[in-house]
Amino acid sequence: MTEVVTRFAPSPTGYLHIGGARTALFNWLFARHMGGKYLLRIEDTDRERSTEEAVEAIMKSLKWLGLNWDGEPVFQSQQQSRHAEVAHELVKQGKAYYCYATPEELDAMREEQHAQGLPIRYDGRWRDRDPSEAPKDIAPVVRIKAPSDTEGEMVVHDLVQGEVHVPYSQLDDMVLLRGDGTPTYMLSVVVDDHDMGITHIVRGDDHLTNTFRQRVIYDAMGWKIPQFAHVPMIHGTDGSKLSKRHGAVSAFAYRDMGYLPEAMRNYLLRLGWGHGDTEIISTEEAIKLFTLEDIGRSPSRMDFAKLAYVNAHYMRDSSDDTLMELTLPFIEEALEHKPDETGLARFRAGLTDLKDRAETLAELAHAGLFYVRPRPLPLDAAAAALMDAPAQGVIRDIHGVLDTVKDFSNDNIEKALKDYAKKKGLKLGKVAMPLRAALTGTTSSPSVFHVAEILGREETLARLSDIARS
RNA sequence: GUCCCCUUCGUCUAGAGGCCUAGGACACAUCCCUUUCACGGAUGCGACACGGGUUCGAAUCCCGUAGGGGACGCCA
Repeated sequence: MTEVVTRFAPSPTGYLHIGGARTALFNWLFARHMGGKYLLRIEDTDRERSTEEAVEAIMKSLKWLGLNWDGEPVFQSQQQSRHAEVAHELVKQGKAYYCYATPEELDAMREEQHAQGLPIRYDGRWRDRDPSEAPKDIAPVVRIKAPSDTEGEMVVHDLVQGEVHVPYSQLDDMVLLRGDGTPTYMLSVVVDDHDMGITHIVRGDDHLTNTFRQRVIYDAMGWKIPQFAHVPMIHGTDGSKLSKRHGAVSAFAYRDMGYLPEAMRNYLLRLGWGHGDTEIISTEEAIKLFTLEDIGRSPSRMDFAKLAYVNAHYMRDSSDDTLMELTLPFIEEALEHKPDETGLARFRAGLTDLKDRAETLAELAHAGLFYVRPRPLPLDAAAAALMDAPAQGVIRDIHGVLDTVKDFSNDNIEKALKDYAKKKGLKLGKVAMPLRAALTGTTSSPSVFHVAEILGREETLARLSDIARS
């Protein structure tokens, strides 16, 4: 058995789309599962729309997702002479021919077919004409001869879609080489996949019908046909094709919102692929379990709530050190300046409590922002509303109480405040909430006792004083 | 217009003729835990697109219908 080789082949006309990310993931997982190779090919033959920035963005996105490719990326534009060579070889063998029809002529032909309700196909008008009839002033294209047996059908065994049959009558003599001698996409893909030794083509199912056209080229060249797996596309929450109005489409958007690559991998894997009831699947596990046959055949919709849930899982799963490093940029962004060392140390100390109340790194940064914010802390609306006269009194009282706590630890602080509440006949909430407001500026946070411990006596008392004065 | 693909809870899915009064997860609701918010635990809500067959028996097989998606370029 030969080694499995897969490829991801984006055209660099923009950022990496989330659907593309999943296609890349499936290619990567399958190659890793089979102990094979996963290659990257940049399909930049459209010189008008391809940009250097897009190439950069796609590569950076793939790296962020941890989908590193084997070897050097192949740039399709650099293989053009090889593609042309194949086309000329086919002409020589009589399997392709020159067509002198003008674009205007073809437009007219299609219009006519449309009007008559016929399939829109090139009618082969130059297929059997003698070259001597060729007009001198037209640069011809090269067309491949589709099967002339119009009765039969072509069958493709797709690992995801199963057996797909298409009547030969649906195929026409497609263009291999343009008038200017450059290869078309259909030709380039087939030649590159062959030359790169691709054994399994895993791509979006918008290419399913292209497969039949590409088969004609494989057959003409006598090349071995690779295995195909056409994976359904990802749709937006409303079931229509995913677009900008659905929110995040680019892989970078997810990075910037604070999603973890491992969470993206898990979520994207489960979107359209299942393994029993298992939901949380680590990348190592996924490599062991992944099969192309288990990819679903129906398109899936993005579910941001589930992504958030999966992300929350992986955040809790991360070590505090890793998480701190990942969260730092989000803290800086939320704070709008660099936090000081003390604040950062406090944030780090509070991370264990913080991390199970955030679903993204951005939320995590916000949840712990009170650790790094300089005094005096602004109160949010709910916290301000809570600061009524009795609460103000509690603040003044507990300033005194906490001042006398010798070892400023969670347990001692808790005991002191519980004693105070009991003495005053107050429910603990009546004491803890004002304290929380003073220390965090909000009405929700991890244990206030622990927050106080992390802030330390001096900072805790200072924040209480800030409130008492206002 | 022609051809191809798809259709199980709101969403992602399990399900390969009897294990299905259809399972899990997210979301939602209620309760428990609790100093708040979360986390965690428990319970609930909720689907085989529709219509015909085949069969003792169908979510699973067959045929239609409807709806959705895709392809039909000298774009990729």
